Amino acid sequence: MKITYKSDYALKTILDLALNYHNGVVTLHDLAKRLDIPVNFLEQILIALKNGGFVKSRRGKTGGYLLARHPSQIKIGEVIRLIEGSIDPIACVHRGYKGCRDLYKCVFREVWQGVESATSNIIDNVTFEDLVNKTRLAKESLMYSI
Amino acid sequence: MKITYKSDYALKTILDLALNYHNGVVTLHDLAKRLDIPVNFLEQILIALKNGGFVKSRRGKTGGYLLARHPSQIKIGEVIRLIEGSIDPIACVHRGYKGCRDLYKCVFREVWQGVESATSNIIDNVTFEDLVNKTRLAKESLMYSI
DNA sequence: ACTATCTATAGTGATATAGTAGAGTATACA
DNA sequence: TGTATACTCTACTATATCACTATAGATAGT
Ligand code: FES
Ligand code: FES
Repeated sequence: MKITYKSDYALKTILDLALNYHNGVVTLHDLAKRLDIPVNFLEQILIALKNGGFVKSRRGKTGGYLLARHPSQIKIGEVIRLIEGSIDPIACVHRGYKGCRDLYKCVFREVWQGVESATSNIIDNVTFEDLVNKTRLAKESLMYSI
Repeated sequence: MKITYKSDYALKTILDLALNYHNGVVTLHDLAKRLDIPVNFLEQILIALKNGGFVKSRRGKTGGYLLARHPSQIKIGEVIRLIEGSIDPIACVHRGYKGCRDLYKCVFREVWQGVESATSNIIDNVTFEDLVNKTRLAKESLMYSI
């Protein structure tokens, strides 16, 4: 698995929307500014997240974006899979890798499958509710330390 | 972690040399032919493996390549790290990732670290001796099935 | 000397990444 | 009804990485 800027931005965007879950919509402009992401790039990411069923949008003057589901119902693995397409360390685990002529007899294959399932085990067990709580805890302990 | 052709080829090369551990040297040409890797490309990989201390070479007419260590002393993780440079799912786990301005407070960081250590746990526990045994077993069961 | 081998470095086409740019659509509200 | 403010969609581009390719040279055995 490789996390690109695109999926990094997507995850931070969902987290921001999760932190604002009870505050109505958040505009593209606000998200871009807070997360320091180029507006036009974030735009494309939000369309993908919308098509993936993670966010909803409201158009017009009072428009903006909001989560389509409760933060506890979104796992970071789902978002990564949508943006990155797959989780494999090597393309042949899933298919379409030319080097994999001898798939059925390649002794490395089960290593790659092991890596994939270990990775899934982690990213499919973290929800955005977990991350919201962690963020709030971090903010709190920061306040006490000042 | 992302396995490219280069590291895939490197691993298969080391495995081939491990299978021939008691047969003296293997030439670049033979390796390239058996593994179906472009000669000039494999050449570069072998230089890297040599500089990494995994293989040794003999020049001249009776030259070729051989393992620098016993197959039981080479873990696949070491080879991957040499060729790929790192194992991180995201560059910022290790350093030099621009998106990581807010490293110290990013709540995703420990997820990425978890993925990295789970991956290490797998690839640092498989030696080429293991793979040699697995290859021989597979070949054996294939013979019985015919 | 000759030839089979390894060594070293430069170049190249294809694809992916991380954006930019700009025209178009929908909605609230004055 | 007009217009400001938002979202939508498509096309383009610069840079880097990947997977080679090409070529000139060094070394060792016969
Ligand atoms: S060639 Fe596909 S797993 Fe080895
Ligand atoms: S920005 Fe580096 S771990 Fe999140």
